[in-house]
Amino acid sequence: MRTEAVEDYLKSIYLVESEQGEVTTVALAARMEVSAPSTTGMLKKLAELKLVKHEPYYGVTLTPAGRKIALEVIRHHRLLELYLSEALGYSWDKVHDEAEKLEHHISEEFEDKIAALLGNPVTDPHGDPIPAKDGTIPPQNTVRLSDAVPGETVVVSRVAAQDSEQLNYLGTLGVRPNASITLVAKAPFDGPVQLRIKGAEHHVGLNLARQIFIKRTKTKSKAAS
Amino acid sequence: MRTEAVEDYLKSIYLVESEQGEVTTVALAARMEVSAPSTTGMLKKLAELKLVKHEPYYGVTLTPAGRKIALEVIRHHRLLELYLSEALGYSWDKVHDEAEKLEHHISEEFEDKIAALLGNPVTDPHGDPIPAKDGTIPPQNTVRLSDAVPGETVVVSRVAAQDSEQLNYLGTLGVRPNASITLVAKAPFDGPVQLRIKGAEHHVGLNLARQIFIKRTKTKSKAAS
DNA sequence: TCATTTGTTTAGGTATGGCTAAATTATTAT
DNA sequence: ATAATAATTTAGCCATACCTAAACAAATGA
Repeated sequence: MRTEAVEDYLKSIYLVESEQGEVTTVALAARMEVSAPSTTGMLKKLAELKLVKHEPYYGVTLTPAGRKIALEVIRHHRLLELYLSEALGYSWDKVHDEAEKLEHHISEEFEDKIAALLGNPVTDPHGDPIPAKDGTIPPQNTVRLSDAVPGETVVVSRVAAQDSEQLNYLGTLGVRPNASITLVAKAPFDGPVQLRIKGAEHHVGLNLARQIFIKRTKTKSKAAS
Repeated sequence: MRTEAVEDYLKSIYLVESEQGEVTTVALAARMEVSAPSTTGMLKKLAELKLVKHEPYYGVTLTPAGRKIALEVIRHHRLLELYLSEALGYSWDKVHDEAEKLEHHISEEFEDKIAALLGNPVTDPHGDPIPAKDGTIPPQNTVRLSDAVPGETVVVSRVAAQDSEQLNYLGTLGVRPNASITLVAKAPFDGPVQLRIKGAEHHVGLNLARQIFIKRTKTKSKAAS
């Protein structure tokens, strides 16, 4: 059965795999905010449903059927985030929680209607790619702001911070997708980074900077040679 | 706990009471599409939560707390119906099912935003009144089309048909809130009614006609005397 | 190598919200 | 008034999805 819990686990498996490369029981349990035994139990169930392959004591991987569901849910989530932002005027630090609840309950008609209204968008308000209906995902090809070089001017591609307060803070700094940022300096010993955004300078902690993904201004390395 | 099931039961209790005056276990079970014992079980639970008063073997009534929740859910439902219709272009025979799922999952912020966007409306696409946030409901003061007098020209106030196909059919006839209808004739022996809508005549079965609520064209009986 | 730590699973239990079958209460008809 | 019928509740059971405590497996360090 495709219950809400099943959808949530599949989505989390997909996301943990994207971020960490492998999906352990504990990592999944942490993401789901659930105990490890609960996760084991659900993994057994998902394996019976042929939605994941579960090698006990090793990791989990999604089957094609499982990946399909995960991507559908993620598509719902990100379309909803954008819709809430564009059509209802939600601030970008509020869209996640609302989308998290609605993603399991909208029909395909609803999905199609908001996608059409939004002009079949490919990214959500945080810059996360929206999977297409056929399961394709636009490639990212981005780098963490923390890995940029001082002096470099870059364009924000994605803000991966989850926390509402962090997002709100970054929003006030002007850090949002498509914003242009100059990395002025990086303090040593994993210190903060110094940014210039629209003329104003800010110091941002490394953990936050790592959550900001950027595109280098194009034809840099090649053209400069 | 305010679970989805709790909300659904409270809503159904409210609606059955509006329509039938009293709420029996069997009527409620039928409305919920659930067995009678399941209903008994839930009523016990709702009584413990102080949301209903349940006299075993007699009926159920909502407490103020229960009525408050019921009205909140109904407000969500009807606001969503109107929003789906107005903002997303849903046809009126599709809005119910979608709203039925979403009504439990939207936040108060979502509710407020769509209400504001719609201009704080007082009726949904079927003409059902939308409870205000304070629990007030605009008075109805309507009559069934089946009770109108031949020759009378009336305005449709509410179309209470639930079924998608019935709604779709009535839509094609032009029977929708605010439409003007002349009752041409009523066949005897509970036969169909003959209607004129925008010049075209139609014969509508009595059961369907009973689902159409109308307002008499104003100052009729008084002004005529 | 062996012991400890860490990760994972098993065992056993809880709450929610359904179900059927059987018992009970109320209503209706004779 | 009593018997039959209809409505309602009780008893006992199922699935989902969570939990803690305990057992077990794998990785790590002495």
